[in-house]
Amino acid sequence: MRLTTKGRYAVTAMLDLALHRNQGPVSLADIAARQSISQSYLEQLFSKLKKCALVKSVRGPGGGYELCLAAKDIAVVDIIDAVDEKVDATQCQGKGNCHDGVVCITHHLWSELNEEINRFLGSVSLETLMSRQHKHKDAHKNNDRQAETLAMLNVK
Amino acid sequence: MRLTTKGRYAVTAMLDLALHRNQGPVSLADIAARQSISQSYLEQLFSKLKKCALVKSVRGPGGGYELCLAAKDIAVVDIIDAVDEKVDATQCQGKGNCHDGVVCITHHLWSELNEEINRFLGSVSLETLMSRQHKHKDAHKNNDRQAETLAMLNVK
DNA sequence: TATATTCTTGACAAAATTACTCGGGTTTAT
DNA sequence: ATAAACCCGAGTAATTTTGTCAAGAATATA
Repeated sequence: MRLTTKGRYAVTAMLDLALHRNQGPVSLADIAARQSISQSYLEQLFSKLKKCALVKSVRGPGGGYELCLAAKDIAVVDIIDAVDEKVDATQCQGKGNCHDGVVCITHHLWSELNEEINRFLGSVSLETLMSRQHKHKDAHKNNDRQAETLAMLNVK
Repeated sequence: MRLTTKGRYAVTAMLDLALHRNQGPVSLADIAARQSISQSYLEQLFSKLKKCALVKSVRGPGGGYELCLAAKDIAVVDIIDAVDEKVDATQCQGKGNCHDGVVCITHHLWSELNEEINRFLGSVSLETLMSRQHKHKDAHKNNDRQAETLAMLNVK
């Protein structure tokens, strides 16, 4: 899992999908317009989301994408994992950095951080985000703090 | 804060410093050799660590770097913040993505994730890592899981 | 059937970032 | 004086991100 704009775009698009699911299939053109994301870029993302069975597609006029599962059954971590493909990290194995144990300890640190992030992002579903969206409507505050957040996570 | 190799290098180097602090100043050449990190790259990192008053330098032969504080008073988050300078994120402000509230909700999500990560990395000090290092000595297991962790965090 | 809409796919490219290298300097113990 | 070490800024190669572009396939509708 990586934390980049790609993942943010994917979560935003999936949330858009969830919020408009009563209107039938949602086209990428609509999402692109509403969320200010390049449609071609969305196509790439949804190709991966479809491969991971998070969305299904309907072709032809009036078509678009729909969620495969209920909003409460799709966690944020699932979305991010789907678009940010995992790579094989060959830190300890290939280069043999763990010769004196020191590096391995920092690895353990990152491992725990990994678990923390997964636990948190696994605890938030699309439904969670939807209910918050309702609750916080017309409450556009704390933007500064949110901006700092994005900077922190290298999300542009 | 960003989570990249730079931060991992910095934490590893600082831990190396802490583990050898009884030998007087530790030279970057030593750290570079022990941890397999480019010395020139370490120079850049330590320049920032010094600016943030995490380490102090001793010039001349026999010189090197020392921790400014006790190992228990240096948290991992301090180290990562020191080397990965914050940028001004202009997500909500400049582009006006928050027009319909949807994007703002995902921002709130990232904000909470931010807090989770900060809380965790703030709870781990160099002393914590040192004691674990001692505890786990000669127990080089779970490398697979650790490798996956690094991949997740985009740490190469 | 013709047409427009929409998904599908792959190749390519610009931009940004990371992870360094390099070449000099300055300080200081011996 | 010399060498060991920190100091500093410019440049650069590699990688990743973030797209663009073009062509094609499926399908609802007229």
